[in-house]
Amino acid sequence: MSHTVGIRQTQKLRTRQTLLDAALVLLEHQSLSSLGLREVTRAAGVTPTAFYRHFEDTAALGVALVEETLGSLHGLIAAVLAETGDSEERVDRSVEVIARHVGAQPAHFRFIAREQHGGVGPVREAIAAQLRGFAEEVACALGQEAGSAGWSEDDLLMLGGLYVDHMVITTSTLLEAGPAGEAEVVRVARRRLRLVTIGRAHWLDDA
Amino acid sequence: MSHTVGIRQTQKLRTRQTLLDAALVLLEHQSLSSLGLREVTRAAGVTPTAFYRHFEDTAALGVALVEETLGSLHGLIAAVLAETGDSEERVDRSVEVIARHVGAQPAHFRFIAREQHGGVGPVREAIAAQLRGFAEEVACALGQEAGSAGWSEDDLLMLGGLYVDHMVITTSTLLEAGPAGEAEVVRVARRRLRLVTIGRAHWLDDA
DNA sequence: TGTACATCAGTGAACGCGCGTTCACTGATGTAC
DNA sequence: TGTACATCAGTGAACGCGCGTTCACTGATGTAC
Repeated sequence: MSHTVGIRQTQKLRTRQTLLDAALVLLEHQSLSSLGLREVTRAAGVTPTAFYRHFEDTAALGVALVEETLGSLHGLIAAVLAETGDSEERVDRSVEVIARHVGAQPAHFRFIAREQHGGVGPVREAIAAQLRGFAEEVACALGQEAGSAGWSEDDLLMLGGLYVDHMVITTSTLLEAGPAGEAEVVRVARRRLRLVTIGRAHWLDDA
Repeated sequence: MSHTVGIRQTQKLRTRQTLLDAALVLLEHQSLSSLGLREVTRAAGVTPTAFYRHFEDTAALGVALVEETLGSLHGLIAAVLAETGDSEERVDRSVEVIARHVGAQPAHFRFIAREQHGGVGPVREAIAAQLRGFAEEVACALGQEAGSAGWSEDDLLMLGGLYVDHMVITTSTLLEAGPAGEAEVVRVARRRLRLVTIGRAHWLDDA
């Protein structure tokens, strides 16, 4: 009667997570479209057939990885937007949070950068949908700031998209730079964002 | 004695180009790391072993495709930079040239967008090197404009990189949007670039 | 110009290998009474 | 609580298939005299 989690379901979820983790490690040096089902199960320590109990194919596993990765960043960015009001502070804090998060989960973000325009349709679409959601959320947060008075919804969405696209560029640049080049990448990213912020401040005057 | 091209070499180059063209078609719906050597030769109408007369492996073919694609765009952008002086006009003309070029050679640019962060190291590096060259060239052209008086070399390079990264984003967005969404993508890209241009105009005042 | 030899782009058969997927199975977990 | 049956996550053998690479080859092109 008691509807606790159930040993069976717990174990199943554990295996599922093992498959996701194993895949992520393998995806650091290859793209999803060349990732083999047997390769994943071998690394995870289960038989190839066990894979089908969790995912239809490797594309479905990829979609699950997208949700795992961007779902967590979503929460962090939303927190920054909620905590900060001033736009200059937001920029600095956002870049900082992203840099730390990417540094903590590099494999996840290498995967996103790699598959954003990769060869697997469903994964591309899942990433695009998540990023679109980000842009809308950022646009909404920007709209509540004093500096955005007089901005059309369309312009806010353009600006939100600009910030999000830069977030993605920054993450993949961070990964390519490695730990040694991190400081330099963050420095350039900050200056780029400041230029955007300045453009934003004069948008209505000059437009 | 006469050192004309030679029938043999002409034919060899023709076969090489056939392989490149066939690969490009196949790469519209998959990424390089999952592209098979046999798949390419089958599409090109030669035997699998003939492949080795031209490329060591599919990664080498990918590097050749990078050069083919970005070499041609390089020339076009350089021409725009040379012909135009005013920054507002440059932005519009550049976006226009890129949109037309991507529209004319969509497969080439889909390939670049896909492999920029893809699973094949040598190809990633070749793309990165080409884009770095672009950024430097753009920075150099910007430095010669009146509006760039007082800008440090470092800031110019930051700005050049910003423009180039936006070029890449725009091309891949154009491809995902398809012909129907092209006008909307170009519209948003123009506004994004205008925001950057406005930021640029006030960079020294506000910094 | 003609001849005899060298080069080498492309051929076709053969190889061993790992792949994705199927199937009937096992045995621990869950459920009904 | 105990028993009898149902569920189902993971197993292990088997399959047909296309892959990358090797090798000796052919015959048109190039070269030397």
